[in-house]
Amino acid sequence: MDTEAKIFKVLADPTRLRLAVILAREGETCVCRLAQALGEPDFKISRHLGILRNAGLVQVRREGTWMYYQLCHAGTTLQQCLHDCFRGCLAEHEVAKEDWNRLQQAKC
Amino acid sequence: MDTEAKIFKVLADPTRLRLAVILAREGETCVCRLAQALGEPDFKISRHLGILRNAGLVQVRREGTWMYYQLCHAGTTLQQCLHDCFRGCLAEHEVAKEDWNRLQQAKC
DNA sequence: CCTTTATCTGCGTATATGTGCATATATACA
DNA sequence: TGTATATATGCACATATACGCAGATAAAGG
Repeated sequence: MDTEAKIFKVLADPTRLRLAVILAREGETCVCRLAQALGEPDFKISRHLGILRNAGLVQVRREGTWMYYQLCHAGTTLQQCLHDCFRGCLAEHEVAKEDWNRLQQAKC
Repeated sequence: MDTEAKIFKVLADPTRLRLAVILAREGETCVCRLAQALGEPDFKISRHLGILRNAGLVQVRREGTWMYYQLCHAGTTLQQCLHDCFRGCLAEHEVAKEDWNRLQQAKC
């Protein structure tokens, strides 16, 4: 059960949870837009994305200077459950809505 | 989103995850049977149950010397999602199955 | 080659977490 | 009152985590 606990641990941080919710709704997004959506410094977002990536929850694609992150395809039932959670109940959260609004207005 | 992150944090530990899965399947269970199911010392189980309780995920009822723990009713959509997770994909886990088998043979 | 923009990483610090051991509390029963 | 059983907790230790800042990459364009 260590593997599963580690997945929960990765999500046990508000910043990473907010990133996960955005990525679940928006799909591929670059770091600077994510930073604007959350209203947090780039380096903080980058570090948390690295943690999500290291855990296999997120994957990245380079395009010039930009790095585009997206959720990995849900391989396990647990991951499917969590993805539903991101798109479902967590997206309803007030903070998630604000993040979403800021994301729409964010420009690179 | 801090509240939600805290819930994930509470579940970000293999011992607590195993306890949650058992309680989701078995309902009210006393500490000594949980300890036997997980093959871990009583004081460790008790401490983790305290953390689950403190987070509002679990409630307790005293009956003589015994303390019977059970999952709290899922008040939020997130909690419902997690409960399904415990009973569904997590219960399929090899470790969870072994815990379950040991629980059946556990006597107080 | 130099500068700009986007992203990542090393470092020091403050704080939190899990664990085992010993001990404390609480209830039941002789 | 004394003992046994079931749970809980204080403590010390080792380890992990998030944060901000400064500096390092990396790619694009002049």
